[in-house]
Amino acid sequence: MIQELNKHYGSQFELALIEEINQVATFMEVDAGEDLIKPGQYIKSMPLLLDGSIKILRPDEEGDELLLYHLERGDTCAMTMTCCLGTTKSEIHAVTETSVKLLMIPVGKMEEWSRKYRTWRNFVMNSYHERLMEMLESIDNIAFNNMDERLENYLLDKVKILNSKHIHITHKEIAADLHTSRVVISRLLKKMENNSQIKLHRSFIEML
Amino acid sequence: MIQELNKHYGSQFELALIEEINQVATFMEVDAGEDLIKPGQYIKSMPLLLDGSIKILRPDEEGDELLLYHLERGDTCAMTMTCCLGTTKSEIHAVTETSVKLLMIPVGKMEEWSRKYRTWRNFVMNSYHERLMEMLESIDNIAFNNMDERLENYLLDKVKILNSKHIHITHKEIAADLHTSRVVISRLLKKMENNSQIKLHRSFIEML
DNA sequence: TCACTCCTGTAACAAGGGTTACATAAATAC
DNA sequence: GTATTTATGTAACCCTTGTTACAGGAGTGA
Repeated sequence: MIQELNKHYGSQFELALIEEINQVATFMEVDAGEDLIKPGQYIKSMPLLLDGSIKILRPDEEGDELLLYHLERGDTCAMTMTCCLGTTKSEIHAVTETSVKLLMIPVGKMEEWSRKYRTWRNFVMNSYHERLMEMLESIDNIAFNNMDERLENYLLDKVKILNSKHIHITHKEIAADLHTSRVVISRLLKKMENNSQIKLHRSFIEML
Repeated sequence: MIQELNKHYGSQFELALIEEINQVATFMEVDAGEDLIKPGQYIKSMPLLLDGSIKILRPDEEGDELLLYHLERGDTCAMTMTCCLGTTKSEIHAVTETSVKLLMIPVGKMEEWSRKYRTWRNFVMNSYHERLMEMLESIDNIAFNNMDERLENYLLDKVKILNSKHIHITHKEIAADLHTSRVVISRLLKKMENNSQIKLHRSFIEML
């Protein structure tokens, strides 16, 4: 675990902090497609993402959802941080997009490390900032783009996360993430195929 | 100034911090409708809002904007905080909604106070958390609500901020904040009037 | 093999919201 | 006063998106 820690955080955390993390953190490995945090759940520890990708979804009143952004290696969940501190319920839904490796930090350490380590304070601040920026991007996408542009961005994002031009996903799943209907997605994907941007197969999409 | 400080922050900041703020902060009073931060601008000091209301807007590529949320007394601008630290350009546009009183804190003090004062750390964390929550609310509104609901929420928000049922605003200004067209707003407002929710006048709206 | 479920394609239609155009009335400038 | 600008009301139209319905193909299980 200490190697993983050094690999992803060694450059930004001082040695003493790395050692403290190593002592108190719990290592976890989770398969793709698992729930990490459900909306309404109370949160008891804070995750540091070592490897893989997590998608953060916002539920509406009817139980449908909207994809907000992805967490990648080296990220942490800003929502979780204050939910931890304030013992409020989670406002979001976190699902593993790939298999992930993560460290769980006990809540109590957060304040202590904020006092002791400048690098930890910077890390927390940067995390908040990055999350705010991703929320802004998300708002841009929803408010300023049509569904065809949103779909295109979505697919490009998938390529980056999965590091492959073959995306194994159904139209229905895409529709759920973009908070629209399956028919709309099928229609737009067909248009992209006619436009030679992609090739459609059963349950997977090939980016060209 | 020290009275204002104590009034709004006395309960959450320790005395020594209040005194430090009093020593280094610059007091400012700004009229309604003024630009505080323009998109792309570099930010050199961090605002603490003592009184009044500030609206935070997100620009699109064409120069149109979308209202994200309001800052009220006791708030600070989370965007600004990290823009200060990271010396990045502002991603947002801040405009005074009413006349405001604010304190400008030199950037350099932020890190120092984060080290020294637990209450300051909590304040900064809470600010980030509140801003994330307001962004979420904003996303809910844009993604899950139709324009008529968004308009209704907008008007209710105005009532709260202005503390009056008489809203002095034109349809064009509302359209700009909601990133839609004047005709759409006029149409929906007329529907609300027929529905006895509001009464329309030239350049102002009466909530019933 | 047969039944069933899941995934995709497509048509037809409805609704929301954006656009253009024009008319009228109130405010302002001269 | 008149001319001009600004705010509003409204009609007609179109495009995007959402909805319903149905068909056929692919996979799965008995």
